[in-house]
Amino acid sequence: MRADARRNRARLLDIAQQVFATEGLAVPIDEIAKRAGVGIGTVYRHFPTKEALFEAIVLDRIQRLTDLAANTATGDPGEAFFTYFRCMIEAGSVDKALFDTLAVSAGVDRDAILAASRALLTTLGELLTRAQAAGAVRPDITPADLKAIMAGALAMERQSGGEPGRMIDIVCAGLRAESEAPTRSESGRVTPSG
Amino acid sequence: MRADARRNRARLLDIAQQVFATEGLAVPIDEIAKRAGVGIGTVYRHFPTKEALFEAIVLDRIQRLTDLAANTATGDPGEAFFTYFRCMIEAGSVDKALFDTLAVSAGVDRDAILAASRALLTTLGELLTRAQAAGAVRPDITPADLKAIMAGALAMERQSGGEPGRMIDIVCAGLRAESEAPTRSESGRVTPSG
Amino acid sequence: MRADARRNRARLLDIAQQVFATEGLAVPIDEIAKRAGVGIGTVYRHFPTKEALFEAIVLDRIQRLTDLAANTATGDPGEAFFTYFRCMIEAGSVDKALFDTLAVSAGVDRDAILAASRALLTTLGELLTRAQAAGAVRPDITPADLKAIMAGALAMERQSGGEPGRMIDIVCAGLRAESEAPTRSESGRVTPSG
Amino acid sequence: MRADARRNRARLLDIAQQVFATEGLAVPIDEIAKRAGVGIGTVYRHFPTKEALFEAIVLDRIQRLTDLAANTATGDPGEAFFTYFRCMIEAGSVDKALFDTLAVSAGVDRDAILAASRALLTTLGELLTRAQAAGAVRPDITPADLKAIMAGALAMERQSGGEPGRMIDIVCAGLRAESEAPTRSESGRVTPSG
DNA sequence: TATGAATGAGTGTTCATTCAT
DNA sequence: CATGAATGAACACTCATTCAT
Repeated sequence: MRADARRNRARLLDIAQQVFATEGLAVPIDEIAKRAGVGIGTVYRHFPTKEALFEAIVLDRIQRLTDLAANTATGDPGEAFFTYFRCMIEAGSVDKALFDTLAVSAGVDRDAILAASRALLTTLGELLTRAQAAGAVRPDITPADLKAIMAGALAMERQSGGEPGRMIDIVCAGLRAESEAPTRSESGRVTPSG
Repeated sequence: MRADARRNRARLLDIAQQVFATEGLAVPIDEIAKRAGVGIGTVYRHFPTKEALFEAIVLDRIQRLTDLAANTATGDPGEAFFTYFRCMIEAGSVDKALFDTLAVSAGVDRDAILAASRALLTTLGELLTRAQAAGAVRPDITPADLKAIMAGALAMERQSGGEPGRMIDIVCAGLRAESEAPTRSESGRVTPSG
Repeated sequence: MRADARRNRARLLDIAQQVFATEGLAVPIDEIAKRAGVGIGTVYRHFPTKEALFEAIVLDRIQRLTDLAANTATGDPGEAFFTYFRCMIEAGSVDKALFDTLAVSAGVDRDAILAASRALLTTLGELLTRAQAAGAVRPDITPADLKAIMAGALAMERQSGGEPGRMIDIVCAGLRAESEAPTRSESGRVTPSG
Repeated sequence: MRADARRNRARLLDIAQQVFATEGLAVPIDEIAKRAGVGIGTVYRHFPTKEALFEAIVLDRIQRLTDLAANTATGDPGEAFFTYFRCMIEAGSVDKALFDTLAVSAGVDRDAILAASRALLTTLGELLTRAQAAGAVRPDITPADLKAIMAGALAMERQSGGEPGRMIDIVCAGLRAESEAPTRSESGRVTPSG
């Protein structure tokens, strides 16, 4: 691949990343091309469809997060887990596209992303298991829960206009806490269709 | 209003509710009309724009939730708060449209919805304050935090494929817990743009 | 026909007349119905299509003008013709719908209108012939020209923001004038497509 | 701009010119595109809205006429004015769109068109003033009257099925004539609403 | 290889007309 | 008879994608 082609590809990923993160997936490809200073054709040379571009972005993000997870090694297993959890949420909370991916558009089924996603959750699951072994996280949480928990924490941070991190604190507290017999009401449900 | 018109309007709200909740806002109006068994024109007779239809749905949901909140009266303030919190999340977790409203498309600015939203949060805020006075909820949570917390809990429930309510438990535990000095790392951040 | 039905029909003609005259033919039937204070169905009971409503209006106008022409009897033939010509243009110049009919939408082909139109032009033609016999109008004008001349005078009056009647004066002067050998250029044409 | 793009744009202007001139502004954009042999999108690439397309046509026409006016230089001021007047009307009389603009849809308010229109009337006004100074046109006509007079002459020519130019003769004669005290009747008016 | 012109299916919305109440 | 709810063809416009230059 020629040097300028590689540069274009990187620049496109970068710009599209920002634009999608800020304004969501509805932004037209023409806009991405214009902001990146290239022609529409160039976008399609590097990414065969708009979805492919978006998936490339997501893949990139997931891989960064995985790398971070792998490198998060502290003496204390609990601290390792919570530190990493915090970093991920803080990273995602300013990124509408990543958020959409994790929390909303559960419809991205590309193999590469699924594999990367699994790898991320595996790594994260190890941090979790070790933290649980050390008694820092309540034992009934499973690695499979992590995706949902992350999505929720992300949503909290995005919604919260207040100081960053406060919402994460609440979730972390919930993860740490002893599992009590919850107050559960089976009556008075609201059914969605009324 | 004529009987059939009222029937059509109700049916449209219902169908659109389901369709938007399941497949998101991208579904064409034609599709809504077809599934409701009416012509396109009928949709537009009742709701002047697609956005108006969506807003009518949201308004309907918020008002139901507010009614529920007002009627949630138990002896124990903590139980009242948590019971209601649970109900709301469970109601919303099967509703993509409501979720979108609360969590994602923060862009619905119509007065009626803002007013209804404020009313809901006011009612909920009262439940919260009483629960805090009774020592059932950690004191540093403010009524303004509730929206974000709800959005997060909703996201968790939506993502979680497991037994309903487990994710809510985690959040509730986090709300109950003593606020500890959190494990906070200022290093090792992941910046969104890499 | 019941009294209220007759009243509704008359009222509809009146309102539609005004609305079309003021705002042109693009106004929806719903609007006409609303302004007339009746339901849409009532409009369609009296006039089977929108075009039929419009044609009824035009017919009404043409007949009024014909009646006026028939009653315009003065001693002097020239005065009779010019007086009537003036009246017609002044009437039409404040009526966008009539103007559209005569000047623009030459596409109204209904028999009743054609007949009425012919009758009007016949009557007018007689005034013209008599005026020409009296030497008050140049002899090369034919009754068939009258429609075009009227349309032109109407257009002038509509466009002219100035004092009413001045444009009519110019046309009348042109009708009175001796036909001179006109200054005619066969070169320097502008072709429409450039 | 690429060669094929320029060709397409020119062809579109040409076709739309003809179609609008023949059938009026109600023709759908799809039809224009089909007749021009291009896709709908191509129309919108060159003209962002239907109105913009129409305005481009009108602008084109006005500029042609202005160029013609500027180049109309004859020794005799009266001949210059009448020659040009004739040319303009003959050009416009086969053009429904231009006619609509000048005579009917006075609602085109775009700056470019207003400016071009003013330029045209200025040039024409100079021809008029010179012709009046030479005694070839009656003195009470003002440059501001010209638009209405042109619109009227256009309407006459459009309506007249006979030999081209006869209607123009009448108007020219009216412009030339001494202003006499007109035969004026203040009685016997026809009011528009009957 | 990069460009951006061309394409056309798809979408929200309007409005003349029909018909159940 | 009057009403206005229902209908759906028609239209302006968008945007992902292809392909000539």
